[in-house]
Amino acid sequence: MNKPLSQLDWIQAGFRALTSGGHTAIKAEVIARELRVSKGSFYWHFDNLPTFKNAMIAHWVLVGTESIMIEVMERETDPIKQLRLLINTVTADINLPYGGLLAEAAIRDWARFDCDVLRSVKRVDQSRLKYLSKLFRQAGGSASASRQYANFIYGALIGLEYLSHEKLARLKLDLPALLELLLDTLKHGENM
Amino acid sequence: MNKPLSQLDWIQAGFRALTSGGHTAIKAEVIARELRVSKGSFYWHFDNLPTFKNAMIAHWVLVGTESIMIEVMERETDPIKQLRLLINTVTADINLPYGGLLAEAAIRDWARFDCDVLRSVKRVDQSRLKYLSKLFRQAGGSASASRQYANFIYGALIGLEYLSHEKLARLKLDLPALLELLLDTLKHGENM
DNA sequence: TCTTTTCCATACGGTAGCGTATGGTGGTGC
DNA sequence: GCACCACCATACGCTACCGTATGGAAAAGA
Repeated sequence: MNKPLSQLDWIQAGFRALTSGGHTAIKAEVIARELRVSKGSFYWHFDNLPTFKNAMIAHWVLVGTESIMIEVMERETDPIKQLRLLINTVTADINLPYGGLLAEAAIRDWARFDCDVLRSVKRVDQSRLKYLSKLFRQAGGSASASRQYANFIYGALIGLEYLSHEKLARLKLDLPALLELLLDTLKHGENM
Repeated sequence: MNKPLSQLDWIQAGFRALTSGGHTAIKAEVIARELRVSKGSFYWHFDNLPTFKNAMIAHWVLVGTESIMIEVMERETDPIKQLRLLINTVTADINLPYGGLLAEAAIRDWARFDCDVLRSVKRVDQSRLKYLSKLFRQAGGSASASRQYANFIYGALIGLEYLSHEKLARLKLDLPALLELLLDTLKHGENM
């Protein structure tokens, strides 16, 4: 007999289904087949599908939000270096299971049709934008410019992911370039 | 008896379903209910669902791509003014049925799970990026910078839409600001 | 008026997935 | 060795949707 499955095993399988088929692909019987078990197992670990989806989102909020920011803050102190490290880390980890942008895009789309998910995504976005904005502020930007630059960077990050499809190479090039452009503008005292 | 439905009626109803429920909400019986007819009507106008979806995409490519670019080119000749008009038009028409970004986001997500849709979206993206790039080039940018700035603007446009959710006001503010920033950078001779 | 065509309703069989009920099996405490 | 519990299989009824087959009404042609 194989090892018994845990809730986390199901959640990870749920993310595989999400990234490969969208949020409508999160189905008990389908995931059960992928895990080589019957759906009896699913309904033992979770009450129903909504409960399972909530668990997925809660897990993503925990893992996908804090981890990168904390790592960056621990490794660098200078705000500009933090910005560069952040961009590099994000563009490098682009196709990770649920740290990467594959799941990000799927979740973001999921949020358009599920209010609970939308709430969580908003919290995550606000948290990330606040952090980005803080870094620009520490790098010498005004309050409004910092907020705006954070929007540019974060917006371009999300947008380019949707555009790039499979040519992710361009994203790795463009996003750091945008960051340098914004930092230059900051240094030259425009838009303050 | 009411007026008989046309294929276009069905396609428009299809876009309403798409924007409100995602591409998996494009279902014959559901759309038929929304149109107060039976699905017998659907299967008279279209062979099956894939055929119907192809018709939707073909219609979007035709309407959602060419129309804005042509209008902008007709109303302005100066490249910088074209850029400004383009950004303003796009940010203004944001929640139109299938000129706006509501359907754009849904289609872009749809493309992640349907190769045919992906092909069409890529064509549209390339067409738009090429046009944007040409405008930056005419405004004095180098080939590489122009391509990159087009990516910034277009990426931020798509990305901010996904971020802004219902607060679209900020998008209207931020995107023109990014354009001016890029134009300034162009004028100062950086990144050339 | 009679036929043809257009457009839609109704009824059917088939599949996929949800949630439940119930039974089975391997390990664990005692 | 036995009861118990964690974990999973199986079987069932239910709903939503697909695609087809067939019939019917309404308008248009001739």
